[in-house]
Amino acid sequence: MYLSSLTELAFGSRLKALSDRFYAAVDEVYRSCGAGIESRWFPVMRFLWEHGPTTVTEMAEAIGQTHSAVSQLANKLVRAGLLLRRDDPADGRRCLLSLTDQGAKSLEKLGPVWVAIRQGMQDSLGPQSRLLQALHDCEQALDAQPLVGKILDRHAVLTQSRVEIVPFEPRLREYFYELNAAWLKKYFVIEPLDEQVLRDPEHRVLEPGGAIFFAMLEGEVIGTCALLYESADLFELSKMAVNEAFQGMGIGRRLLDAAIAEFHRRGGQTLFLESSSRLTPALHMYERAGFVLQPAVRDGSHYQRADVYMIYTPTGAAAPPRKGAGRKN
Amino acid sequence: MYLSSLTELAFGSRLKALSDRFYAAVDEVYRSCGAGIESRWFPVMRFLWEHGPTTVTEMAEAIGQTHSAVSQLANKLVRAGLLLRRDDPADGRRCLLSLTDQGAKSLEKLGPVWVAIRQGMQDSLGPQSRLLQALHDCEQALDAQPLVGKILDRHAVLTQSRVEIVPFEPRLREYFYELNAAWLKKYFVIEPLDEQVLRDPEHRVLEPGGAIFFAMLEGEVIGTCALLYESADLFELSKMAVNEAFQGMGIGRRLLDAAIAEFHRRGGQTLFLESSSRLTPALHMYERAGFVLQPAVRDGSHYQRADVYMIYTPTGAAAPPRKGAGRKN
DNA sequence: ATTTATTATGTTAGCGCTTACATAATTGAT
DNA sequence: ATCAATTATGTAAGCGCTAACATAATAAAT
Repeated sequence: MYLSSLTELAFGSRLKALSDRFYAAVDEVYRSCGAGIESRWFPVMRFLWEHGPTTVTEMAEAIGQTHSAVSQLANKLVRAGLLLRRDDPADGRRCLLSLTDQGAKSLEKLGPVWVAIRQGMQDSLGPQSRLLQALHDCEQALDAQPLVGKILDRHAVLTQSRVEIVPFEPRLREYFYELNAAWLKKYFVIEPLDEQVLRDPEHRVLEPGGAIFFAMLEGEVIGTCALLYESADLFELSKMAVNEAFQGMGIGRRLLDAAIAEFHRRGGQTLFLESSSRLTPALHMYERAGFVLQPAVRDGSHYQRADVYMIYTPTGAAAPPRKGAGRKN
Repeated sequence: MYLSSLTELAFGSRLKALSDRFYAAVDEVYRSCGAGIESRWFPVMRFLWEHGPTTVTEMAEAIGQTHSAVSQLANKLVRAGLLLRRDDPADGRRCLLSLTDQGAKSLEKLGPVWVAIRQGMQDSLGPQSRLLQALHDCEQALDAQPLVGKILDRHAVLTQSRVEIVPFEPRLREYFYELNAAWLKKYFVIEPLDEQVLRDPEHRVLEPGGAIFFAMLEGEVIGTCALLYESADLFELSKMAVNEAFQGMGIGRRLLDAAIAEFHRRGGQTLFLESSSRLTPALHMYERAGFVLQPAVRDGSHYQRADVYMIYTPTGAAAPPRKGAGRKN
């Protein structure tokens, strides 16, 4: 499912969806047992059952909703004959909610259904009710420290500190490997040529006349990219990688700009890249930077995964279709 | 929070509440960053950003909502200038959604915000994103096997097999202790007198002229209760316990009825009990069975926790207030 | 004792989503 | 080629909830 891939970012949506699934399931169970109540009524009715007459506000606090919600639900339940509303003799503002005999009787019949729900849900909640436990911890964490504050703090740190693009240094060599290995392993496999280039960038990239750049944030290496020398006027853009946690911040674009600048500085005429149609966000970025999609992959492509071939030229003109190109797919 | 105490039964409500908290928090973050978008727009916009133009139905499937929801949201986003709607040239029914330049630009600025959200939420999700992991497992479990079926299966088993009430047997001795220890430890503490009676029911309950009953379901011991001899016509109801998973099924009432029947059989005139005002559901059950709340606790009460004193008499008449009673609290 | 806050509740409008229906375009069967 | 099924979408009504307001009763301050 797509939402899972967004992890923390679409968390609310997933919780909502799961909540709806549970409500719907329990409603169906109630219906097919002829229980005569709905899942959303449960917290109010059960609370009354356990605690006896309760005011609207007390109830709202107990079940974590607004007094409006309780008031409206109470009206509905009164209409259904399950609830009783009467004025509190001690305080004219308050009104006491309580179960009617019919309401109490409905609940009493429900015991086995609840047990069945409990037992039936055990599987879904994981061993030792892991989801329940995690949910509880999460609620506690949010109560203890407001989420908004934490997020804004992180945001302030992230935006105040600037991302810098720096050229290759030997002490950063391992990051060139690690950052690229991460996405290669995630989407494809590390091919032998990858291994050679990534393990020995000095001999494979720099000495032939190429360049490597790193993106740094607060001293942390969060991205890299390489410009490979093919011939005096032909270069290849390759080994672009940004740490997953920092994707979407425009860091890839910064690295790309640095590589293109270096390509110009060295008097290149054509800059090409090979990529995969599965890496859509990256492809869009290349397009926006001026790369033009070619109708067919390059002859003698370096990599198994390559099914996309793009070219950038200083003039901005699209490179002419190559011999034998033009066929679809 | 009350809902936590309902564990599996109010699970949907808690998920919904948590979902709303996350939506609200992220919305506030977006507002204070001047992002110009809302949290609920995120899945649609992000999907378009990653995948390019998409039809309404594709989108609905990807983000797990109805096509109506997508259609309506799309209208809103078009009005906000973030989305573009155009007819699919290949299929007149379809319509392609895509980001406007402004929409794409809004998202690109958001990179750091998303990273901040990710990092800020780490705490709330527990070590190794435990909540996220548990959520994923739960979704999988529900996909694999429909919850309704599981619950109804359990329900069928529970209702077909009858609960039986049986008298004391030595092989059940340990359950008398375990079932009572559970609620004593949960709400109060195990007092010395509890320990003596529960550990040695033969000498402390049966030999003096009392009785003990167990509730059995499918060979499993799920509840117990004791009738204690005080004098020829005075008995005490005590040590009533039902396994938490089977509460609310009327098992307490079955045990109580058995004990009252035995009380009659032995020619008792007065049956009293001591309980705590914290055990509201139990108190209601006693009332429904004919016990009458006394205005003050018994002189020389056996237990620290006792602040409720109730009496049952065969005639059903309320026992007369005792000497010194009648004062409030 | 009078005024001012606070508290408890009901009411209205609105949001996000669903269900149910309507409509149009496309595909498939004969 | 024709007509029925399927598919893609939009729209209306409704549900559950919230926010914002209105109102009445109570508590607190002077």
